[in-house]
Amino acid sequence: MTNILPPTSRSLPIALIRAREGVMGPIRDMLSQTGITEQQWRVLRVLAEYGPMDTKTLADRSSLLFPSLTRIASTLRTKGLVTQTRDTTDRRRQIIEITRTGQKIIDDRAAQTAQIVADFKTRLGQDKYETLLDLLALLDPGTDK
Amino acid sequence: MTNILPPTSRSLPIALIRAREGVMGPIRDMLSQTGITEQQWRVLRVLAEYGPMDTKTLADRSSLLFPSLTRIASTLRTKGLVTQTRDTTDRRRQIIEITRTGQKIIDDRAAQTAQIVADFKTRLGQDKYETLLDLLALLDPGTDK
DNA sequence: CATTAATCCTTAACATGTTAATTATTATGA
DNA sequence: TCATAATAATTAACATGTTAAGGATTAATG
Repeated sequence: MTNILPPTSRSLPIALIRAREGVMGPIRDMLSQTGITEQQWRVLRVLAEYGPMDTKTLADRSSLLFPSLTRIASTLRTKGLVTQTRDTTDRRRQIIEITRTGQKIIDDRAAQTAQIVADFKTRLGQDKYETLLDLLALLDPGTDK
Repeated sequence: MTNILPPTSRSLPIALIRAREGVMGPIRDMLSQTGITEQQWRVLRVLAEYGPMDTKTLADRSSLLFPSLTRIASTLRTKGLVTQTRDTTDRRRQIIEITRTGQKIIDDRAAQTAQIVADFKTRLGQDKYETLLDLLALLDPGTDK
């Protein structure tokens, strides 16, 4: 068997998955106390950072696919963490906005989240941490646009 | 609003997701011709590289959770791409083995896969490519063991 | 040897990933 | 204006991610 494929241990897709596992571990531990999922957290983070926006933009910024976001928005609405209103000028658009309750979840965990990030910076070293983010950005398909 | 959280554009988890999207794009295009999913591909890759093994080991090496692997193995069995037999000495263990049909799928796409990998190496440069893999390995939770 | 603990795997339940089809609304061009 | 195309969002269907519970088998301990 001619083996022209790299060993799975040096496979970029697999390395990305495993790294993600490592990073998400502590974050998932933190989120388990909040009752929301990682993706719901990401949506709230984006809304807290940029303010209200339409679903399409929210999906892009949250790195979620449209159908996923539809379901997640529905869940977050039920939990009272976001509101959803139809755009008045273009009635196709739905505008999502974070509620005070949703904002509180972000605020309450911000310090804890910052600590997790700080730990990773310490673990890799500031230089390598920045290098890693730069290299990952090179693979981001959104960067080409 | 005191914003102690990093902007989502410099968030490590999000950067990992987006990089993964970028890497998986061409691979998914390739896989769409085979009728198997990315995870099924990964399982076949591992089996082709290491030979038959029990489900637990396979899950580890494929970076899949146990319940996911159970379902995927079932699917692959139905497709005739793997076989599953009970270990004779320890009857709790299930041994998974790739079939000739499964091996053919890997072999037929190996050149195409290698080309995709080569393109990414070119895009980043060999040095940065290796650096990236090294940095990602630092985040791999399996490395600590 | 019998009970308990540990291990391997499966199943269940719910959330998300992914692709394709569908609906509602707006934009375009004859 | 009307038919058509394009856009925004939803829904559907199936696969996987994730956590928890359950079943079968083996190991450990008294």
